[in-house]
Amino acid sequence: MSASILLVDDHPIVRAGLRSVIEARGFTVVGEASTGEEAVALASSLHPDVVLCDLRLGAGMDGVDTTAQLRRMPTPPAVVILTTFDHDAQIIRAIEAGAAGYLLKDVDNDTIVAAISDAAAGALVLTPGGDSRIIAALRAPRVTLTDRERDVLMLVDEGAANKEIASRLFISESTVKTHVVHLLEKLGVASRAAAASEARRLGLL
Amino acid sequence: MSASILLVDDHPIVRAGLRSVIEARGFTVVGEASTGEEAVALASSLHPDVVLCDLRLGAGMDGVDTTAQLRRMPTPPAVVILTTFDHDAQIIRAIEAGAAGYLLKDVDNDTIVAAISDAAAGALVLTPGGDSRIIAALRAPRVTLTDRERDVLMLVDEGAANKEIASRLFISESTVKTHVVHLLEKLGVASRAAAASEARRLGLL
DNA sequence: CGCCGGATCCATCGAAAGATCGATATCGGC
DNA sequence: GCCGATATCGATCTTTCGATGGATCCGGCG
Repeated sequence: MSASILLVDDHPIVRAGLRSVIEARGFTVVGEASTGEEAVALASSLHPDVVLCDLRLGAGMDGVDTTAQLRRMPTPPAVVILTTFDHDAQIIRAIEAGAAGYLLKDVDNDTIVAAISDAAAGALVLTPGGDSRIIAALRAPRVTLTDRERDVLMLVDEGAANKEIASRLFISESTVKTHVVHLLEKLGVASRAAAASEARRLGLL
Repeated sequence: MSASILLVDDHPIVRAGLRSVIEARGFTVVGEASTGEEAVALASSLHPDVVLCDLRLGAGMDGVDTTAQLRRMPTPPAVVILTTFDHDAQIIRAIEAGAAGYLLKDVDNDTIVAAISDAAAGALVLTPGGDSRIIAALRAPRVTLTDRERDVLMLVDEGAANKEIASRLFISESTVKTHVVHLLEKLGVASRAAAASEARRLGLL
């Protein structure tokens, strides 16, 4: 059973690579899209069995939004997310949005094809060794910052000292320190330098 | 004149895409490498006319290092850098290391092929609209970090304390402080937290 | 109502960071 | 050989961080 596939990636080269690899294995690529909007439009007319979708799609809708819309269709395709970065927090959101799984772009070509077969059959797809990371991420207490903590975080990222943050937010330096401590706890880091880095990694900035 | 080409990218899919696009236009791909080390080894035995090299290559040598080594060969190939991020500071370093130019990965397939022709003919290659960015980058007060400063910067970004950085780099805490001071001066910031943020903004991390 | 958990606020104090002096050693180029 | 850039190390001093403990306010909830 040869599944029909729609490719979604903002890089023409990547689409060409996926197409050549997939078609060499006897699958059928029914279309290509470079944006999320285009992907949704094409999917509703082409009715692919599987959509291979990059997580980051330049401007406009990202892979998560695209997945959500695709899964709301009458006969939704299986969506497999492609991504370069393993630690991307968005992966979790994509799974929650209904993705059948995700693949790292540095995996072997055969793994990609195998993943398409699995996804077409309705199975969950995970990059080798990725399942444990998903579980860890789902288990990890979600990082939710209060409004005030977010205010402080942005200024910390600018490199502002506690005293400066205090005057800009019209609170005392002591209060700033408390917020910073809470930020460090929530982000699981030990210093403000790491906090800025970690927050960026988690997509909080 | 069909140029011989060596592909260097840590993602098999990208290599497959480049190969299919390039071979469809009558050029010859003589080899593929997934790391910089592999690229240098293959280039010295295959003597390609053009090397298409990704700027970021996972662990080990990056595109800049690889370019430098390739250009030191007896009959050096023309090196064209591929990159996802336009604002990447490394692009400048790659050009300095002897790259014939760079291409953004989101360019059209025809542009890639045209770039290969140009590079094989010894011409400078730039992504559309990229020349002005190069000029701007060269004109802007350059932030060039030494190797050691880069080492320290990476650990600062992790949130490591000076003492920890010292033990991990096998130097004294005093030396670490010296490097940190230089980093703050070069990056034009006042704290290590801001240094990490600024370095990321400039594409130095 | 009373209690509790959260968000926000504040004070104190030891540890770390950053500024400011200093110094020696190496390496490449003029 | 001299000079500039880099890398290394040391000492002192002031400022800032981060940890800890405690305070207030406020919106549920039994």
